[in-house]
Amino acid sequence: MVLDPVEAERRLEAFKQACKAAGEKLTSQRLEIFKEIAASEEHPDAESVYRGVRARLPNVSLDTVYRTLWWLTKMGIVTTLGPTQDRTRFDANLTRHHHFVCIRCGLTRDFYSEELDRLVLPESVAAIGSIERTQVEVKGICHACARKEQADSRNLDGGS
Amino acid sequence: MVLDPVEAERRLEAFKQACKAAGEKLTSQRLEIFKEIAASEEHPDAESVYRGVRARLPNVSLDTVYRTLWWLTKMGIVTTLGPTQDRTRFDANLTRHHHFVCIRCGLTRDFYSEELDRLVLPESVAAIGSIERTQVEVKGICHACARKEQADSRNLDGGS
DNA sequence: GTTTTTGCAAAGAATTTGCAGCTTT
DNA sequence: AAAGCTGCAAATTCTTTGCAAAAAC
Repeated sequence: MVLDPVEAERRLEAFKQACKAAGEKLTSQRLEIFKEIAASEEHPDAESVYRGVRARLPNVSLDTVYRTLWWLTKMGIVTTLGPTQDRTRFDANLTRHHHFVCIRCGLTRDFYSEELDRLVLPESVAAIGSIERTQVEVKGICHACARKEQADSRNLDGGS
Repeated sequence: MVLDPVEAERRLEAFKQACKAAGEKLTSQRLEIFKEIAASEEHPDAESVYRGVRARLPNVSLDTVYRTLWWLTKMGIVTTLGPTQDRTRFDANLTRHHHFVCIRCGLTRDFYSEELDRLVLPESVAAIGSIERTQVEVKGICHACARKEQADSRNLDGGS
């Protein structure tokens, strides 16, 4: 699926701004890697990005792709799909439920809501495929991680 | 988080029934591995399950845990969190959107809905942590995979 | 008894890291 | 020029697989 060029350009500009604002270096690799994901709605994995970028930068290495992808994630410019950045996790809760996922530590907690169980999906979804189940995924920061970050920032301030 | 013992027992029975119905063997390893995930709402990864099961079956091997976990998934008794069972995927779509994920091939397609953008979460969520963003995750089978499965089952029928 | 599953160990993927040289600011 | 990034290759980490022994039906 190809993206609207205007939107793609907008994303690219936002990216450059973000780099400058954060004082991060803007290399050709970073630019191409970003363009590769920004120009698509396919949510590629590292390997696919690598293949795509190689077409224009034949010398990029896979590790640079990995490093850049995580760097982009840290910058808040891309996100990862799913709850964690690593291992597969399993769910034996067969009753209807929804997930809260901590974007720091990966903690995943179920929550329940009859209202959310009754969501009505737009018709465009049926055009993609048959629907098996639907759930709401809330990403945020759990209390434990929030406390830890507050403590850390106090330490950096030097207790002013 | 510990689960209500009554619910845990109910899950256990459903599991045994499912095994019998499918003509699958019920080994002590499978039982303990299932109990390990069913008794928790923590959505553990393979390594955690392994550690937990070892307390009661000191000889289980990690590979059995992996095999059993995927077997349970195939049986429809557990699910995996996130879109795919493998690599991390990245998302550069910063505009508000939702996901359709094909449980067969992993295809992930964005879709949009102003109504879903305005979801009201239950208050219980705020008790878990601060909310960063919310999106709906629809799991189903994409048209391409549906076609393929239909073709496969026709072949098995022997063209009756 | 037969068929399947398990455990072991080794293989295979996916992802990360150390270090010297090159690019960006 | 200084600092930070990249590429290479090697190291880790996570997950899967082949095969003989063991367990379930």
